[in-house]
Amino acid sequence: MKVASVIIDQDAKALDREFEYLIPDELELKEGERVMVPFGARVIQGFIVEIKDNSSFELTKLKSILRSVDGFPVIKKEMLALMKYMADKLFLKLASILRLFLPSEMRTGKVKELVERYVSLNQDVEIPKNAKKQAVIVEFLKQHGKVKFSEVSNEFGYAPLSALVKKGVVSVSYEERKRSVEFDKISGEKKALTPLQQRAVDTIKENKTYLLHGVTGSGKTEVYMNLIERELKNGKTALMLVPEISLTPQVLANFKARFGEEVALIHSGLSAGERFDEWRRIFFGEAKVVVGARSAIFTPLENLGIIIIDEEHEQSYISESNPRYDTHEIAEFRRKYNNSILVLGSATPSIESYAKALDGEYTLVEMPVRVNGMEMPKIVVVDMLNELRHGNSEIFSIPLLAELGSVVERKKQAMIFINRRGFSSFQRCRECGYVAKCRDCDVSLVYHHYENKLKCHYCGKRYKALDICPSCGSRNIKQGAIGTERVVEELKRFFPGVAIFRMDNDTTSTKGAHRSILSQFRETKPAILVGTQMIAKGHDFEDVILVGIVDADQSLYQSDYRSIERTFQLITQVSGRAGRSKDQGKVILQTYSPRHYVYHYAQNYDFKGFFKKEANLRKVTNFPPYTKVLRILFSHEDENIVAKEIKVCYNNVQKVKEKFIDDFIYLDVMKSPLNRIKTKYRYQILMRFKLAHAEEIEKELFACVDKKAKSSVFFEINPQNLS
DNA sequence: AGCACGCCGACT
DNA sequence: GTCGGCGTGCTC
Repeated sequence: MKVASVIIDQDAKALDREFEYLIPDELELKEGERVMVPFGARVIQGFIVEIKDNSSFELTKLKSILRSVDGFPVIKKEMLALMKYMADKLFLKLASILRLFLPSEMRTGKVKELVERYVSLNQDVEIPKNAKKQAVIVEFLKQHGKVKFSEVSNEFGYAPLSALVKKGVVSVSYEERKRSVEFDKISGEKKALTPLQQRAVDTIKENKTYLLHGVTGSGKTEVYMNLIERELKNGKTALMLVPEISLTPQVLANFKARFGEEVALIHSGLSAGERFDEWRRIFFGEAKVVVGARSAIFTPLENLGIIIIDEEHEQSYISESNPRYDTHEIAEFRRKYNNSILVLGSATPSIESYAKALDGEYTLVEMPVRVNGMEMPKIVVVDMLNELRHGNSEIFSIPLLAELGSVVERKKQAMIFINRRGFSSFQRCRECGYVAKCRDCDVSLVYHHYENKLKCHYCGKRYKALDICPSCGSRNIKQGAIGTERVVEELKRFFPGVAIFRMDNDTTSTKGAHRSILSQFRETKPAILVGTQMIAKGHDFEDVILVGIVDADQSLYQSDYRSIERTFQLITQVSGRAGRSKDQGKVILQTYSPRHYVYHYAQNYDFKGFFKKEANLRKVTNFPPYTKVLRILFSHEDENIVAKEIKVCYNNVQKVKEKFIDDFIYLDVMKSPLNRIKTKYRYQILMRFKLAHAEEIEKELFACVDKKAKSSVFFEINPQNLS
């Protein structure tokens, strides 16, 4: 009898291994199949990851698999290999990896295929003379063939129809209906490629990784479309990833228009049922092009010809919540497995990717010119300290107000970018310095003016806004740094009567809100759109001639080695929004550190200069991409347990450090800056080491964690933030 | 994760 | 005496 290695579908450390089962002779099971197995006292779901002839376990103690869930392997061979790769490299639980490969709807079993009932004529027999309605139905079916059950029963009545079914005159069949995904209808006309675009398309053809560095407006999307088209012609499939934030209706419509039914769209706006249907269309090979956000990298496309990661520098490609993974790494695996092409595209590549391109690990393809030949908008850097010295303590500088005034006068549009939602960052007592904090998380609460509530941005809990300081009783409460809401309020004061729209996490949480804000803005002139990151992406508004960046420094002074890089990317991207009109656009960038080099390079749109400077800084200060930063995070409700357990781990890590003493640059253990999130205490081991033996070191680090530890343990390589 | 087993306190 | 608290340990 055959033996199957099964991974139990439970996200628990103790179960994170293979369990063996006998395959009964009457069951024909394959690797990758979902099965029900007896486990302890219950019956639960698992995945067959391997089928073998013998067992490492006592044969007499093996239980038998009960049944298959789907009747076919839902996890394809490539994904099984990917699972092993991820488990090996990323310190993730096997079950949590497998869950990434299936739409969550399949696990909960809540969403089923939409099945519709049809009726058709089975045998032509004599209908009794008194059954007039039955005769009508028979006649109707004679003419129309197969018709929906509901249609017939609504038209002619349920009773006569079911009588016919009972007699066997009419037969019933079930057919599955796919929920159709809604999209804007536009024409899919192909634009002629510029010589530069054509050159890019011709260059990108091998089983390699290409970094496509094209300035904003250089027409990267058209290049992607042509590449995809070529792969389809060769009988291959294509996967294109886009940051969630730029999966706008327009982008989706573009792809639908170009590739029609062959394209499947995966984005957060889909309902559970829609997502499930799209997944199945991909699984069974009906969809040949997939456009989606990060998680779409796991879609089971076969015969993959090309993978495209647009805006490759976006941090959203690195999953921050569990399971943590970097999309680039997964894409690299799939590229090699499928012998396909991988394209990373960006106007502002990440330092890491660009360094790889210069090293020859990636092939660099450049598109340095805009399609329409227009110049990038002029960026004016305004020194806010100077404003202060001249008696202006407002949020807006004199130049920004003047430009806004001119926009209003000319009935044009402006965008104001501010990287923080809410009204202000926090409320603080001016007398005693008290700041309201979340009871479950170790963070200050953010004041939301509209609801007049304090919100925790980590766990979402709401609290009453402060009017009296709970610590000293003073009524002198002050707002901290400003957010989108506050900017809107201020703008209303300066420009009464002018339409002002706000777009951030709070105003776009309902389905379709995103789209409706944008279309309202598009139709209103003059108008000002205030927003977070969300407005920085791919919206082309002809009449936007001004972009204001209220506090550019906000992303600059985060204690994170990537904050400067992020600031550069953000400025370049936001500025691109003012560059779509016929008049040259303008960008007003407000900062308290106008002499910082990031502003100098951003102002001149000098990516290469910036890269050189920044890469050099990383090299001399020993930061990625020239080293690796690794954090091991422990969390548990009981602070004593976390502290004790991380100590044990830290002692082991120190032995690894001694072994690789020349590689280690830094190692320490500490409370996390956010010591408590959602009632759990957090401690971390932080380290930095050279790349030479990185893989060996990581392997040994995995072994430092006691499998029996009660705390949740996370490994993060080059984490985006260390809070 | 979830369930059984087991070893102590407070009850009909 | 027993019912049930949840700490500990196991699940092929």
